[in-house]
Amino acid sequence: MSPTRILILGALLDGPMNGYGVRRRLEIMGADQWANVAFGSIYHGLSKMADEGLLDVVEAGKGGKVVYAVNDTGRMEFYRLLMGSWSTVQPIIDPFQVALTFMDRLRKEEIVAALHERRRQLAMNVEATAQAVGAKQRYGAPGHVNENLRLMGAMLQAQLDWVEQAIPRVESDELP
Amino acid sequence: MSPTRILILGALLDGPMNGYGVRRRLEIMGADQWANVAFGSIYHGLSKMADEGLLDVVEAGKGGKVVYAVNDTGRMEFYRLLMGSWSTVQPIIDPFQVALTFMDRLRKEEIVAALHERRRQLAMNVEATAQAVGAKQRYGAPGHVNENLRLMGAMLQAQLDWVEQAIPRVESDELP
DNA sequence: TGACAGCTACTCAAATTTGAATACAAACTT
DNA sequence: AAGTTTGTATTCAAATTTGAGTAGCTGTCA
Repeated sequence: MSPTRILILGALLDGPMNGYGVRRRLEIMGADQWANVAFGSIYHGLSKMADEGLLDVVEAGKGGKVVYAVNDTGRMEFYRLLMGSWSTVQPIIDPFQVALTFMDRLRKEEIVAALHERRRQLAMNVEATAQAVGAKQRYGAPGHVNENLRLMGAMLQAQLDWVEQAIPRVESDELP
Repeated sequence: MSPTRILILGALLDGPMNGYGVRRRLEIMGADQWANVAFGSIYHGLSKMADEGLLDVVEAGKGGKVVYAVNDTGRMEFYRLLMGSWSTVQPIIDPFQVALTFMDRLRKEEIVAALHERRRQLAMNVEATAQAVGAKQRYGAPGHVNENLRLMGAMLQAQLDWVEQAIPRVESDELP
């Protein structure tokens, strides 16, 4: 359900690591940007999956340090989860939908002001995302991670388009 | 952080209700589609916010039934959360990004097959979303809830566009 | 009338998430 | 060489989420 497991398993496919290593690997992938995986959850996920037999403890070092590796069971589970995420169109969770849902609780001027501010922020984000495409490789991320950025950029652009068509509609009292 | 609180408070702005009422209200808004708020969380949120003084217990009926109402503190908190969600561009969480991130773990034919299947599903979803616009009012949802659907439709379209440009690129080994 | 389906309404234990707090090591500064 | 910042690495209690399970209520059809 949540992306935690698949992200951890996927990170470990690059070789045995400890929790901190998984964390950095996910940061390189940019997963910290779009997945809500707090680092505490990584440690929990690791020890849980080790209990369940998806991971092996390679090196239980002194002072708490533990290195994990995926075994065959874990690889199969990863593959299963991966196929699931390709074939199932799950809802896209956009925090802005909350704002939209309660649009009618604000006064017209508040909405217009908020929309202008949002347009500005979205334009910046679209820009930043375009810049980031290409800047990732240097940090050891595989090239197709750019596709993530491109897709994210397209989503942001869709938001921006929505905001721009919404401004005149609110001004003319068509909305809300 | 999570949308639970603001959704509960927003639902209660329409008048005092019990937990089940909040749940139905959110379903009418379509919030069950894009927010991950399990109904258990509604009951937890209600009693927590009552403890914190954001809600008043209007009627502690027999057999567990409890009706809550927002008070002024709760209204202020709602407004605060709402302004936050308008002005802050938070990352859009799309479960497909996980699939994309680990694209290189599948064989070319698997990717192509998955992309075709996904294109089909996305086209259906785009269609269904377009149909749903307009079908909501009858159930007592405010008109601007349609904007939610429109925005969601635009996001799905962006996904579909990505998939369509990706297919030839995978076939020609440009990806991954 | 009573039996069955479906809606209303919630509880609760288990699982997961969260991020502040902790600790030690390496690099840098003075 | 002692002190300071930065990076590595994890733990843990508290908060939240989850959804199966439970139970009453209402209509309806035989």
